[in-house]
Amino acid sequence: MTDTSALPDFDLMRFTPYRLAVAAQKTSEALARQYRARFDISIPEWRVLVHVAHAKDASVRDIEAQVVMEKSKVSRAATRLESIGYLKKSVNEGDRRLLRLSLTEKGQELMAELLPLAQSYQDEIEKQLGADFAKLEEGLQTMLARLEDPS
Amino acid sequence: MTDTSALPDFDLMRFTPYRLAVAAQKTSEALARQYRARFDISIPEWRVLVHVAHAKDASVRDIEAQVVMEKSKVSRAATRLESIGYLKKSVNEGDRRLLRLSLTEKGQELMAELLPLAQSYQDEIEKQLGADFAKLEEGLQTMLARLEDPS
DNA sequence: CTTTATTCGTTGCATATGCAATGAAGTCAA
DNA sequence: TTGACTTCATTGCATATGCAACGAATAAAG
Repeated sequence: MTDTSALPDFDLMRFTPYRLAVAAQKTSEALARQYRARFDISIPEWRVLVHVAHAKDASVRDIEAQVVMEKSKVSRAATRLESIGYLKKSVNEGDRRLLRLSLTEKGQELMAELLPLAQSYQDEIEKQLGADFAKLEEGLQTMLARLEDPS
Repeated sequence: MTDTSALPDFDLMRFTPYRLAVAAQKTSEALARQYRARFDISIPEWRVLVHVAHAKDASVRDIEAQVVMEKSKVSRAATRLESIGYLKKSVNEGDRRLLRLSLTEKGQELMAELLPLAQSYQDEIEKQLGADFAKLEEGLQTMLARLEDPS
């Protein structure tokens, strides 16, 4: 009797990285559809904008590290945002290799619409999850900490 | 005094979809590095393999739905996996539009290595998170359910 | 000071991706 | 049976992406 060497019964649907990916993808895209339609902004561009709005004068390097994005991706997003008039690039006079990304006035106005949109989406998530939100957050918190510093 | 219209203080680092994305990306890539180096398999290809290993005779459509992947992505992954000799494509005789994807013997052997790798990575995650794993799972569970069926 | 290494941001290039269009197969109803 | 729709998988094409290479600026050695 030929042993078909039965494979382990591994179900993708119970694989944590996969579950995280699905949750991330669906939630991100749900919000992205909103601002993409209204403002023609991609997800990477949105992330750069949000970071710059939060931390004044960010460099590409800062964003790469903080926002977990390839620097070339950051660079291209910043370039496009500048060409549309939302961002201004200037040189850091202290270290002239670094860029200082900042919101233009038009960028400020954009973020005045975008940020409340994001905040209400976040509120919606918390409301939908109810008590489970805190649990999700606890789990995510320790997971992210481990990923940051694998002790 | 010109009102700079201070923007809402929104921190990307506390935005749930973003946190999920980072967790998903880092955990997925950590495992992917392992099997990419050893077997030259991409993440989409890995997902297709895992699904086919779990559910015999999957069609592209099945995978698209179950694995949350664009059908063109599934199609290309399947095509490459077939060309490498891990997968076999045959026609579903009941409905000849459908494909029947199945593992070749070589594919079985591959999965006999890949699945334990994935399982031990999952075990590692659960071990690392300890008690927080159950919390993460509870949160993820209700979130995924909501995303599936937004009541 | 030069010379040698690093760091930062951009870009070239090959690959990956999403979306729309296509062709083949199947369903349904007249 | 024929003809209008629908479903499935593949593919063409435009865009997005990752990675390596580059030029400019700085830091570190000698």
